[in-house]
Amino acid sequence: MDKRVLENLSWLQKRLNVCKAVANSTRLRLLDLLRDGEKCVCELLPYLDMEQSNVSQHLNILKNAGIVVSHRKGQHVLYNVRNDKIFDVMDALDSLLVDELEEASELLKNIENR
Amino acid sequence: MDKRVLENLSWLQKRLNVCKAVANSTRLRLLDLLRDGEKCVCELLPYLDMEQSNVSQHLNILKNAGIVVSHRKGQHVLYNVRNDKIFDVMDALDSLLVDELEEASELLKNIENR
DNA sequence: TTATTATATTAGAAATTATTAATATTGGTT
DNA sequence: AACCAATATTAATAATTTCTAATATAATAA
Repeated sequence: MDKRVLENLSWLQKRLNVCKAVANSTRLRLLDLLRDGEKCVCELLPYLDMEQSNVSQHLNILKNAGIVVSHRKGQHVLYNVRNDKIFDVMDALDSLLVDELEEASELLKNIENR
Repeated sequence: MDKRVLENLSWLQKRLNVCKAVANSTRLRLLDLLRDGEKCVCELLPYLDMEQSNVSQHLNILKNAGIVVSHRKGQHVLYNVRNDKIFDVMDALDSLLVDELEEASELLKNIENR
């Protein structure tokens, strides 16, 4: 294995870290909730219908992946995305999914018109 | 839970399906290999250092997620991405990772110049 | 028709990830 | 200091995903 392959492997690893961090419904939801900026854990909790400790663990996974950052403000801890480009990733994904939907409805239309 | 929440839930589910499909190093690698177009399984195998049956399973996961399509040509089966926009997702991800790298090197520079 | 190459399927074991429940920490209040 | 609210940590269990090994199928060649 030459140098370039190894470099690519570690780049792959970086991509993988983000993909894995994001491949969970709670964490996707958390990112959506952070779209309109910084929120403390107690603001996120009501949307999530799960144990606080579990949410805390999911936030930690996003943090370890470098996707979110946090800072304490009094007794609250505020979370935010580190770089808004994570939303560009989501938007690109959504654009793909919209295409799929459109293909599906196109297909349906053709069946109806037979 | 009102209608819009449910709609959003299922959209979330769609996003999640793609994210999960992509959250694996072998499958990320497969997508990279398909960047320059259609390839048969036997062309993919040499890059992957794993059992053929395992690769087949990973391809199937990508297929079920609607990310790739396949068709048979003689005794070979050719795979390709269904929609190139999956590469836009990867590119957006890479752009985020480049930012991270730049931040890191900026930080390093500041430490050196103390 | 038998053999061969390419690919897929299946079931079970191994590994990873998610959830729960209990407890710890941190900062603000009384 | 004692207490309370917000958040984090930990260990155990549960659930999901991945891999392996064996076998199946499909197309072609002999």
